[in-house]
Amino acid sequence: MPELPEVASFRRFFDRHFLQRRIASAQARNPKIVRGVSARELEEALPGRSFPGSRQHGKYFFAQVENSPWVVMHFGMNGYLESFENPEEEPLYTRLLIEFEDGGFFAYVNQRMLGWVGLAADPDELIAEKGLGPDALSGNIRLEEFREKFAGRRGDIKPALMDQSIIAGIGNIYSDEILFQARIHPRKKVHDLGPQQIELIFEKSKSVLRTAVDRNADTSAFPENFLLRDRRKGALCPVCGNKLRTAKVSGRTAYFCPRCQSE
DNA sequence: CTGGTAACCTGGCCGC
DNA sequence: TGCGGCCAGGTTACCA
Repeated sequence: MPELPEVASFRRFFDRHFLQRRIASAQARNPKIVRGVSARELEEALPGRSFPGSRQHGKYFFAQVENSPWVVMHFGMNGYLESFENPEEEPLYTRLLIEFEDGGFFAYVNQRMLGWVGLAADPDELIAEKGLGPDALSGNIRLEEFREKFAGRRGDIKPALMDQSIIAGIGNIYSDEILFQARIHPRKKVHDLGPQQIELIFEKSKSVLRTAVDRNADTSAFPENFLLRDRRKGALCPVCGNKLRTAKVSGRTAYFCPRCQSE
């Protein structure tokens, strides 16, 4: 689930529920979820402090901590955040549990353990270390830069869109929507794209993600002409009614409309 | 350098 | 009902 729009909704959720509440304790329910620092280090960095703010960069989320490094979270394939009031409500697969002095709880939940949490003195430093490109919605990306990053690429357009070092935040799902809205086949070679097509992809990247963020990543609230409203085997194209098809593109399953996105 | 692949984990689902 | 095999929205080490 967690690509840029989902992480944006997690951030919204985090800000609404957890800002300014004093932390009583933190516990890594599964220490393996903690990366870069020891579980103990993370647990000891939080008690007595609160979260004054938060940040997002692509698929990464940062929770600011008073007088302490930020808590970094990556959600992997299926992580999410939860808020609850009673211990018995703790979600299955809670990996990081935080209790506040008011008695409420924060949970970072991640069934498959593909995500991780850690500490970062400076989010920008971590972003640089990971080699992430500009956040897809930050407004910092320029068309020229986008073009340059694509120039000289040999492969298909879909994995290029998902390359976090070019633009951060687009994954398998939203790359399908962007290419569908741009009417471009996922296997189209980057070097076969004309300047207008590159520009179209650039614009659609922003508009698709903006729309998804505005609707809180709730696919049922997406516009009628969005593929993501019904992205599954056997579904029909929301524009022309053709049956959607799938293709393996660099190891991932791409959904597309063979008529709207001819090869 | 580039791009493709397998591995990391833990389930859910489908078909036999 | 049971079980094997495949698939899942991410990242990354490794190989060609």
